[in-house]
Order: sequence, then structure tokens, then C-alpha cells
Amino acid sequence: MENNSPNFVRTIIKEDLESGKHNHIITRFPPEPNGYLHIGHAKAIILNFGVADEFNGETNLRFDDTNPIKEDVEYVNSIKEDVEWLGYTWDNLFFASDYFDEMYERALLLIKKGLAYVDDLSADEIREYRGTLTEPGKNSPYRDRSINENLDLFEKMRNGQFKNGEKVLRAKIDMSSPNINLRDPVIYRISHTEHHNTGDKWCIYPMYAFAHPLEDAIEGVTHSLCSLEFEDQRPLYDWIVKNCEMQHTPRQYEFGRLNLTNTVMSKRKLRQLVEEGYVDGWDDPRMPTISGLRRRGYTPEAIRNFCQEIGVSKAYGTIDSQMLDHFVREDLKLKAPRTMGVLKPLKVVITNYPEGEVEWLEAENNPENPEMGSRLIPFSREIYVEQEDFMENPPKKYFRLFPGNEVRLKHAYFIKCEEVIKDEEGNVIELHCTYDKETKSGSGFTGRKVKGTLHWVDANHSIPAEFRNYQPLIMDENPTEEEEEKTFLERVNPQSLEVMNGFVEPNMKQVNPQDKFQFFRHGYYNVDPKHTTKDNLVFNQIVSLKSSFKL
RNA sequence: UGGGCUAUAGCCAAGCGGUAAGGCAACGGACUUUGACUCCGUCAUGCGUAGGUUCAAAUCCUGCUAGCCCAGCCA
Repeated sequence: MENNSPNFVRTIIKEDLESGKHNHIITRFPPEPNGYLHIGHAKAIILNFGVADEFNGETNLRFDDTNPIKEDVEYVNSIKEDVEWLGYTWDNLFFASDYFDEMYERALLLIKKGLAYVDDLSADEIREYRGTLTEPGKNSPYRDRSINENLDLFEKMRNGQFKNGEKVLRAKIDMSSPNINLRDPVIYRISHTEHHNTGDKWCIYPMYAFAHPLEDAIEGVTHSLCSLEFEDQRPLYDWIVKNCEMQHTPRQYEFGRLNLTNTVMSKRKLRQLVEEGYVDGWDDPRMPTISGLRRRGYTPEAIRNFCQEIGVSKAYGTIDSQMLDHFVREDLKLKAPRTMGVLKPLKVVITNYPEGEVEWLEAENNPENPEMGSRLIPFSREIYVEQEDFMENPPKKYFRLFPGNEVRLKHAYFIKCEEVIKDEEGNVIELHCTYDKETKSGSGFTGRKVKGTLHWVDANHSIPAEFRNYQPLIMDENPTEEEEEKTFLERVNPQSLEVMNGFVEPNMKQVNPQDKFQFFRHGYYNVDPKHTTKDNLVFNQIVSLKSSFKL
């Protein structure tokens, strides 16, 4: 799906190319490897790679690994997998830690220019000296150390002669700036921590505010796209690039991050859901992580089309998750074979059908895509239909089975409900129906019409399967009963997972993990790669079909 | 009550001085062996608000209002 609707990032790049400011653009996707990617990251990935592809530029995948206590190779591997799965190939793979030597040199340069100093204040003291949103900060008593003393101290920091937190390196800018980011930001801290990439080579690590602009400049990134909360960092970003005398001058542009209804989109919260056992991992199908969406059965194409369509802007908004659902259905419509599955079975005996007989009926695999061919499905005297396709006392406009009513069985015959069998408690446990041989599917029968068509499965030839239907994991606040504001954990939906045991057509035996199907009248399902075994088929509901039916 | 940003339909979003694109949702109707799909139609005399400039303003100017972000040795 091609979408050329303009956005401000694309406009800026186009202008930069036309004006000759750049003749080649470079973007980057710079995740910190401290968690799994989610659909909000997908928006950033698609923007960065998409815009570079459009203008024949390049995109680097760069891990922003400047804080070893939070980062791990587990995450770098999952991030690479997710970016590739989304369909993108990075031009270069980099790590911020590749540049630690150069960053150290640039810090030295700042010190030599009198633009950085080693501070002995504690974290608490630095906070106090920083001032508040409305009051200016005040200078650290260590702010005016000599260049030589700073050089000596910084080297000692590097050599491990101080403990964590004992000293930091700060940029010397302006303690009274209305922009708090410019009040002598810390640019290096001491952390005696092993780094996943550099091991124990370093015990000082650069802060984001210092490292990120340097990373961009080193790579020759032209357009550094990030989210809105970094807007206040931009003056500092430019200050670092300029004063560190970088050859390239990358520009930072900020866009609004993706928010979706009925979900949470922060790594911290997602991690909490995983660690506190609300879900069975980062790839739980209810998670908005890329790996969760993948296991749920979403396709890269659907996610890409969705991100194209929602656009990129600087406004703060929350997209209705129905929009995502739409693009999933749209993508799977022609790709997924259609089949029948009964999630909550109700046995039907067709009393006038010969005992012991089985006939094999032809069924097209996707009427909207004839190339998918057809299959044969068994039909005999006993079948299962969906429990909710029968009502003893139906309301008006109920087209399904009820005593005396006739319906069509998809690909088979008309059947008429003659008798309702109940157990001692009065629950309906079986239906006795009769069929009309004349009405066979494909026979061209036009004698009479029925309003309802039901899906079904042969009781003696079908195979058992587990179905997992999902509701949003996190419910949005209900504005009607707005008592106290709830934390996101209080909004966890206890009914987000519904497991059902039903039956599918016999040819589903040879299905593979991640295969996708449309179960008639239910929706799209994915073969769960984690729980499916040879003897236990598990289908994850990707998205239901739309329905205008209401009781 | 410091600074930075944002405001176009229920939700996204184009629009850049010439008279409000598109998508999602919703609602009618047609078709239908999926209450699906598809198709057709409806959906902002209005662009947060009040003024101003102009022949002409969502677009320019001024004031106001509301919301979001910033006081990590996180990113």
C-alpha cells in the first residue's frame, strides 16, 4: 500500500535535498537495549527507514548502550530480530559503545576549552544546586577548577580511582538558564559495571545528552528523529556538536510518539507486566511488543500500513486500536485460508442422515482469492455447531438455529431444528435436526431461502484444538465512574484471555507454527508457536471479524 | 507564577492567503452460502477562543484558554 501523504519530517528532508543542504541523507534508529521493542518503536523504525528509503539515503541501527546497569545482549538480539521481521535492513550496525574512546577525547577537548569540569558534589547536592523550574540554579563550588586539575581528576575517574557517585564530569554552560537541561548537565558518571560490549574497559560512561549528539555526528547522521520529550534537549544537542567541534552537524527533529487506546506503551510498565507475572513473557500475545504482536499473528505488512496511515506529526494523540485491527484484517483477507472451527461445541444429530456414511464436500479455501484452491471436508450424521448459534427462545431477527428453524450449513446442506435434548439441569446438550438432500451446496438449489449460514465441523472426523481469544490487557479508564485515578496495574483486565477447547477440520493436522487462518464467522487466528505441540493445537485470535450482530 | 511544545469531525491527519484531502469509527442502503467482504450514500458554513489585517484567513498579527513535556549521576 503506497501512502504519499506528506508529513513534516518528509517535507524538511525534501527541502534539504532540494536546497542542496544535503545530497544524501542518513537516519538512524537508536534503541537502548534494555527491553523489547513495542509498536511505538515500530512507528519510529518505519519513519526512519521509510524516509531514508524514499530519498535513497541510509539508516543505521545503533544501540544506545551507554548505561551498562540496564542493558543486556538478550535485548540487542531481540531488537535486531524485530527490526528484520518488520522488513528492514540496516545499512550499518553500530553501538554507542564503539565510540567510547572518541567520546572520551571529546570530553577532554571540552575540559581543555574550559567548557567542562569535574564536580565533587553528591547527586543530592547537584539537585539542590540545580534550582527549580521557576528559580535559577547556583554554581557548584567546584565549577572553577583549573583546566589542569580537571584533566587530572577526569583521568583519575577513568582510571577507577573513585567510587561510584564520587565525582562527575559536567558541561559548563549556564546555571541560570530557563532550560534546565543547560544548567551544567552531567555528561560523564562513574559506574564500576561490566558492559555487555566493552567488558571492564571503562568505569566511566557518558550520559545520553552528551553521547547521543556525538553518536549522530560521528555517523554523519543528517536527520536525527526522536520523540517530543527531547525537544528541550535540542539546544544542548546543538551545543555539544558545536563545542566538541564535530565535523558533521546532525539536526534533531521531534515527532509525537504513538499511543494506542487500551494498552500501555512504556518499557517500564511492560517490564512490570512481565516481571510480576501478568503475562507469560515479553512475547505474550496480549503485549503490544513486536514479539507479542508477532506471536499473536499480526503481520509486518499490517503494522507498516498502519504506521503509514496514522501519519507523523507533533500533536499529542491516542490512536483508536480499531485502526490497527482494520489493517490486520485488510492484510489477512486475501492471504489467510478460510476454514471452519467450532470454539464451543454443541452436538447436532442429523436424524435422517444414514448412519455410518461419510461424504466429502468440496470447500473453497478463499472465495476472494480463487488461486488458493479448494479442499474436501467430511460430513456425516453427527456434527458440532457453535453453542451460541442455537437459542431456544430467540429474539426477533435471530437467523440461527431455534426449534423449527432452518439454516444453511456452510458448504453442506440446509438443516432444520426438530428437537432439543437437555440434561437433568436443563442445559441444552444436543440438537436433533433433519437435513434436506436437495439443498446440497453447489447443487444450484433455489427452492427456498434461509437467513442464516452456520459453520460446523464433523463430529467424528474433526480434531480437537485449543482457541485463545483475547481482550485488551489494559482497559482505558471509564469516564463515567471516575473516582480515583487508577494505576495501570489496577486497569489490568482479568478477562483478557479466554481459553476454549473445540474442534477444527481434519486437514488442520499438518499446520505449522505462525500459520494464519480465518475461522469462518469468528476471525483470524495464528498457530501459537510457543504452546502448540504435535498433539495440542493452539490458535491465537489475531483479530475478530467485524460484526453488526447484537442480541 | 521559568522554559519548550501542541490545538482541524468521535479517533488519527492533510492543508503553508483563494473558500476544509484521506483513513479509522459511526450511520443508512444494495449485494451476500461468513450478521464478514464488496459496493453506494451520509458524516466540520467549520479549523481551541476573542479580536485585528486583507477583496479574501485554518493559514498572517495580537490577546486569552486548555493540554503535554522538563528540576535522573535514565534514555
